[in-house]
Amino acid sequence: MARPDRPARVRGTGNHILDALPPADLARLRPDMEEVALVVRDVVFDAREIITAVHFPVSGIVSLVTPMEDGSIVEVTTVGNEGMVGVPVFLGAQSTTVRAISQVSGRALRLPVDAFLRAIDDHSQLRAVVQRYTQALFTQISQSAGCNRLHSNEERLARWLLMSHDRVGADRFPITQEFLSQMLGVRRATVTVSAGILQRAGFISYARGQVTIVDRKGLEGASCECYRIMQTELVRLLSY
Amino acid sequence: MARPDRPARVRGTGNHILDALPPADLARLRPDMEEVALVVRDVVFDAREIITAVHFPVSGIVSLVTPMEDGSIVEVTTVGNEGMVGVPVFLGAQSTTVRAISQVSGRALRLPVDAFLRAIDDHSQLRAVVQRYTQALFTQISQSAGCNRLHSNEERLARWLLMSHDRVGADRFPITQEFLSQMLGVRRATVTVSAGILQRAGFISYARGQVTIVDRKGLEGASCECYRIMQTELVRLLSY
DNA sequence: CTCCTTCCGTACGCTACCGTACGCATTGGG
DNA sequence: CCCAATGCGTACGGTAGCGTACGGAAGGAG
Repeated sequence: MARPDRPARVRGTGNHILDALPPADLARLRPDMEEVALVVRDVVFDAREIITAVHFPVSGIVSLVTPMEDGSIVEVTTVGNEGMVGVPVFLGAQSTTVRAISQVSGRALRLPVDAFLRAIDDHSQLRAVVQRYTQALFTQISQSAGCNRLHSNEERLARWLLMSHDRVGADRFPITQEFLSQMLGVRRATVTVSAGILQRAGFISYARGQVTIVDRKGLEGASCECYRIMQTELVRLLSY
Repeated sequence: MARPDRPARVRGTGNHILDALPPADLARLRPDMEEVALVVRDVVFDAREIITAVHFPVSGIVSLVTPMEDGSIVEVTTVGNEGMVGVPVFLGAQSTTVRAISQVSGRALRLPVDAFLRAIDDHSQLRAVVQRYTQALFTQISQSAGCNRLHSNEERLARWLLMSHDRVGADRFPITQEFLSQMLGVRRATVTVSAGILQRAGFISYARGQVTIVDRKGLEGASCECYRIMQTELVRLLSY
């Protein structure tokens, strides 16, 4: 299972959803969009908070997490430049129960909700693509739900690293074990142990908040099937 | 957190989505719909299989589960007469990675995919309601993903019983511990232990595949917050 | 250069749940 | 009426990950 090719950006925004639009449609959206920076730990929207804009990442990673009453959180899926942050708006909701938090710093195109909803009405192509991305998100979250229950910490860590690798498009990216532990819903110390195993196996190297993917194939072998399933379904649904 | 009132059916099908439609819209759908029985263990649709019809349950429970390569499964959410089985079709997909399996026998109205898609195009009200149900499903699955990771077997069992209680509309319903163990992603013996605790606490009684909800309030106290969150969000989104 | 913060490695007792297995009670079919 | 199948209770050793804690190394700020 190879990671999706990352074609040279001959044109476009860098976000796969936007770049799937006819150039004329995209041009009409442009005036309403603003490019913003998403700095690590930024909360794009919080649970039960009115969502004012949707975001199309062009770089970096945003995590969708379920916050619990005791303050703990668990990631349900990640969004990179393949997707969109704010799908609940597409489904007619003003808020949701999940939090969207920037996990790896990057940039995104911000589109206010009213402009987005108008665009959805006007551009059938955009509607179709977002619809299929929504379905991909469904797959990812459903698979996560099972994965969280059945698979070991080490497998899930490998999966997380692979998904992030796909989305950041670089072999080295910043992520602390403390953050990772929150995403995976385990102790920080457990991440240290699992990451140590992957590191000693020669798949990754870890140092002071920077992880480097050394042997991607090896990492794929260490991951559970869930990575492959999510990735395959994403490519299948978004092969515009 | 009271369970939603179950108003006497003065009219309608018994399925909340269909009954939220203007009578004229529903009347036009009727010729295309067929009432079918869903017997326990029936697979309504399987992972990676073309979905040929959507189903609107009027009684019984359908579970959406994520099947893993080793044959194990985990429930990601349940669907009763508040919802619809086949949301991926609404999102433009022909298949998905989850399996829909009947968990408590009942009846459903079956609508072929092409008729459903036509209806979605023609009836904006149906589109709006299904859209919001889709959002509710999102909430449920996301919450499940976190719950599966963070909460104890006993809490999750209580949550499952409460959700099912809401959907079957009866204090007593059939469910074996073997099935429950698959839904919760644990051993059958673990279910026995947890169910035993709930039983000795006087919240439920269990005998040969029949569970009886004895003390609903007590069960709510034994459940994690996830039941309340899912239920609140469902009511909020579907309070037509 | 020093101090303080961040980040990571490790350790230890503990708990929940696992895999497996056995036995018993109830139920339905021949 | 008997037997097989189904469903549940229980037991026991094993283990993954927990809560907590301590220490050390790297880096940034003054």
